[in-house]
Amino acid sequence: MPEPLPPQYQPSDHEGPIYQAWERAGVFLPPPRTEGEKTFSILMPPPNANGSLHVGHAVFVTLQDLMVRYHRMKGDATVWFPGLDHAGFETQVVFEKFLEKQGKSRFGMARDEFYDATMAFTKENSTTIINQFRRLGASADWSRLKFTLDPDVVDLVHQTFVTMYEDELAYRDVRPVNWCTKHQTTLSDLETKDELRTDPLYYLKYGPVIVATGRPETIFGDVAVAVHPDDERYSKLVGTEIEVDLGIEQRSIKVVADEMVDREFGTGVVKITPAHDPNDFEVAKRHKLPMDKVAIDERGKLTALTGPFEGLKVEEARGKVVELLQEKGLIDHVDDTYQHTVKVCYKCSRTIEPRILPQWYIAMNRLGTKSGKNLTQHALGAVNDGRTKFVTERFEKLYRHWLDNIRDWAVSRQIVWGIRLPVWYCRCGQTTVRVPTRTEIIFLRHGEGEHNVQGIGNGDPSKPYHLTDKGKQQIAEVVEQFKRDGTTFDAVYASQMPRVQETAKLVAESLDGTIITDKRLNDIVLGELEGQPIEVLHKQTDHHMKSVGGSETFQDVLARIESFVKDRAMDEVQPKRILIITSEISFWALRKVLNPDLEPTEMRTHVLNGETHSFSLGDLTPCSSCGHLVVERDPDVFDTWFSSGQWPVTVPKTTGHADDYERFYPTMVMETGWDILFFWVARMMVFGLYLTDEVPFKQLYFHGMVRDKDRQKMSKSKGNVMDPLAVIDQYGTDALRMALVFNTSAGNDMPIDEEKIRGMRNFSNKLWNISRFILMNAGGSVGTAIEPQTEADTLILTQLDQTIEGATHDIDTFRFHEAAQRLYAFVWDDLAATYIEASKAQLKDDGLAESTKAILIHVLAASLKLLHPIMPFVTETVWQQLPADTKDSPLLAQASWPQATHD
RNA sequence: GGAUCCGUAGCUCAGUGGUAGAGCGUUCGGUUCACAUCCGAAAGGCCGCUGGUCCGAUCCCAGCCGGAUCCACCA
Repeated sequence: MPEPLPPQYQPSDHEGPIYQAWERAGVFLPPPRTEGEKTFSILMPPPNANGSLHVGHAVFVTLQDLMVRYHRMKGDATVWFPGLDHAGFETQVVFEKFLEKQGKSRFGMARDEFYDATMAFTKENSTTIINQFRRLGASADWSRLKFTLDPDVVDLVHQTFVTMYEDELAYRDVRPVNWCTKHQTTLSDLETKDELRTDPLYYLKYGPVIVATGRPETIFGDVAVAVHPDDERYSKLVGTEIEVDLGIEQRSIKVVADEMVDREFGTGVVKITPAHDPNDFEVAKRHKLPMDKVAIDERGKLTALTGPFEGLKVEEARGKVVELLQEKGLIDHVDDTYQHTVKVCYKCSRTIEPRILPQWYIAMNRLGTKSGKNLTQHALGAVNDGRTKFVTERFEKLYRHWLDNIRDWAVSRQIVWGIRLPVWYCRCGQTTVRVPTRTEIIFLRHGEGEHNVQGIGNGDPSKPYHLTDKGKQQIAEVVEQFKRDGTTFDAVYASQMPRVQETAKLVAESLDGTIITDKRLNDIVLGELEGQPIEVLHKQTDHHMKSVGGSETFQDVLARIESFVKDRAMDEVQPKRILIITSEISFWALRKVLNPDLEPTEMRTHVLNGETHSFSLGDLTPCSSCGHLVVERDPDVFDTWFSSGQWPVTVPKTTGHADDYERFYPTMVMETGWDILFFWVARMMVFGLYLTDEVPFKQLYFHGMVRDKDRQKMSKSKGNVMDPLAVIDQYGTDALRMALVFNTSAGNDMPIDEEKIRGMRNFSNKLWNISRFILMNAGGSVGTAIEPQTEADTLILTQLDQTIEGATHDIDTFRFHEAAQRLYAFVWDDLAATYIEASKAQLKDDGLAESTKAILIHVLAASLKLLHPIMPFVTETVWQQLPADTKDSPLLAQASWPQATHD
C-alpha cells in the first residue's frame, strides 16, 4: 500500500522536480522523423529580452503549451520553437532609462560600447525569462532556442533585404518621416499614437491675405501659400508672388493653387512649410517649391534660420514667436477652441516632429520587378482563399482593412540596438546592398627575424633573413595561446618573406592548417634602399610616403592589402576566421583600409613580433560599381519587426536540425495577442509568402488582453499588475493556468483577479483529494476489467465518454475555455460529488468492490490525461502515484490522449 | 471621417434558431471515516430597446440607445 497523499496539494513541493523529470526524459523534443508522420509545430512569439515575466506571457504560454501537450499526447510529431526578441527600439528605450539613472546617455557613448552594454543587459534578462517560462510549465524545445540577433538569423534577415532590394521592393527615399526628438529616430506609422488637443489657432496677417496656423514657430520655414483652385476669393493671386512679413524678415513667396486646400477651414489659405508638415511637403513637391527651409532640428530646437529664436525648444519658441508677431501687429485674431489631433511618440508621448530625411522603405503595393509579387496582395490572397484561417473571424476583417489601406513601411531606425542595414554608400555614388561577410581576420606579426636584430630593412623575399631562436619562441607562445583559447582558423595566409613562411609553418604544424602564400602580403619593396638601417629608410622616404630609388610607397602596400581584403570580403564560401601572417607595415595598411580616416601618425602604431590583432570585415564591402572597398556603411538598423516578421521562416532554418524547415514549416498555429495583429502577424504573412510562397501558419488564434477585475488594462503606472511568479508561489502554476484558460474566449479580453485563481487552486486541491481517495481505496494494483454493474457505474462511464469527446472537440476547435469548463464540471460534479459518493457504498459490497475500484482508477487516469494539457503539474504528480499497470507511459506528459469507448 | 467589437444573474463572463449557464458573491444548514482550499440547499435574469424573417429569436436581419477599441496627412 503506498503512503497516503497529504490532505492538501502543495504545488511548490512538486513543480520543480516534475519539470526536471520532463526535461531529463527529453519529453519536449520532437520524435525522430518517420514516413507519413503527422506534425504539429508552433512558434513561440519571442518575448522581449529586456524585462521580466508578466501575465501576458503567462497567457500565451498557457494556451500554446495546452495545444502542444495535447498534440504530443495524440501522438503527433510535435515541436514548440522558443525564441527571444532583441526588440530593438523597445529595449533601447528601457536600457536608456537604465543609463539615465546612472547619469549617462547613449549620445555620449561610442556605438560599439553602447551596443555591447545593451547586449550584456539583454543576455542577463534572457536567462531569467527562460527560467520563468519553465516555471509556467512551458514544454518548449529549449535546445532549439533562437535569438533574433543570432548570426545565422541576421544573415537570413540581411539576405531578405538584399532580395527585396534587387526586386525593387526595398528602396531609399527622401520624404517626411515621424521623428521623435527625445529618441532621435524615425518611427513607423504604427509607432505613433494620436492625442486630442485643444490649442490656439492663430490667424496671421500674411501680406495681402490672412492664414490660420497652429504652429506659428514654423513660419520661418514657409515657402508659399496655397489656395483651392476653385476659390474665387483668391484666384487673382494664384501664380503671383506676395510680400510677407515674418517678424524677423520680409520674404517674397509664391501663391499656388492646390486641391489639398479645404476652402471651409480658416480663411481658405494655407501657408506651406514643406520641412515640417507632410501635407505641405506633398504640395511643395507638386509645385516644385524649395524644401530646404528647415526651422527645427533633430532635437526639436529652432535653427539658425529663425534668427533670435535659435536654440529654443519648439514649445518655448511658440510663445516667443507669438509675442513678436503680436508686437508687430501681425496677429489678426486667435481661435482658442481649435481641436485637433497631434501625433506623439508611443513611448515617450513627445510630439512627433515631421522631418524630411532619407530612409529605407518597403514597398507594400508594388510588383517586385524580379519576383512579380505584390506584398499586400499576396498577404490578402492567402486569407481570401483560406490558406490561413482566423480565430476569431473578426480579426480577419481588421487584417483586411489594414492591408487595404497600408502605406509603404519605413524600416530604418536611427538607433544602435538592432540589425544594421547591409547598405554601403560609395564615394563614386553607388549604393551597394549585400549580405555582409562574417569573416574575421586575425593579424599576426612574424616572430623576430635576423634583420630585426640588425635593425635593417628587408623587403626582398629572396634575401635569407630567418627567424631567430627568440622569434621561434615568440611564435610558440602565440600558438600556445591559440590552443588555450580554442582558437582555430579556416585558412592561414602568409607572405613570401622567409621569416613569415617559417612563422606560418610553426603555426600550421600545431594548428593543422594549410598555408596559402599571397605575395600581396609581402613587405614593402625597398629597391636600392634594401638592407639600409631603419632610421635611414624612414628619413629618406619620409616614412614611405615617397619613392626613392625604386622603393614602394605606403600607397602601393595599401593597394595590395586593399585588394587582398576585398577578396576576403567577397569570398563565396565565407570562412569565419582567417589568420594572416605578415609584417608591421601590412598591419598599418590593414588599419587604414578598415578605417580610411586615420591619419598616418595615428595609423602607425608599433606592433611587436608575435603580436596579434583581430579585425572584423563585416562593416565593409566592395562597391558593386567601381569595386573599391566601401566603409561608409549606413548607420541605421532595422525596425525590429522587420526581423521578427521573418521569424517563422528563419527559426526552422537555423535550429541546427537540417530537416526542421521541411518538417515543420508552415507551422500549424500562430497563437498571439490581437494587439500585435498589425505589427507582427500581418508582417509575418507578408514575409512568409514573399520568401516561401507558403503561408507561415495555417491557423491564427488571438487571445485577449488580461484586465484587472475592474476591466482596467494592467500597467505598471496604475499599479494593478499581477506578478505571475507571486501567484505561482502562492497558488501554484496549475491554478494560474486553469484560471487563464477558464476565463478566456478567443479574441476577448479577460478580467482576472485573485479570487478566480484561488478558485482554481481549490480545484487543484479537489483533484488532489479525489486522487487521494481513490488511491487509498483502490490504490493496489487492479487487474479487473471495466465492468459496469450499477447505474452509477454506467453513468460515470458514459459521462466520461462524453467528456472525452467534448473536450477533444473543444480543443480541436480552439474553444479552450469550454474544454476547461467541461472538465471542471466533470471532475467536480460527476466524479467527486456523484460517483465517488456512490462508490463509498459499492466499495463495502464484496460483489461490487473490485469493479468499482477498477472504474475509479480508470476514470481517474483518464481525468488526469484530459486535464494534463491545462494543469500539467498536479496531474503528473498524481500520475506518479498511480499503479504501474494502469499507465501506458511512466510520464503522463508522454501518455496517450484518451479515447471514448462506446460499449 | 472610416472600421470593429460589446450590452445575458449582484459582479466578471460563457453559450445556443426550440424549457437560460459557470465562477465568484449572497442567504440558510452542516466538526460523517478524500477534501472546511469542503459538503448540502436556496434566492436571483422581459438575454439593452424597437421592428423584421421564422411555426418558434437571447441567437439571424434592420434601425435605435448605451459602452469600448482600432485606423486616418485637416493647416
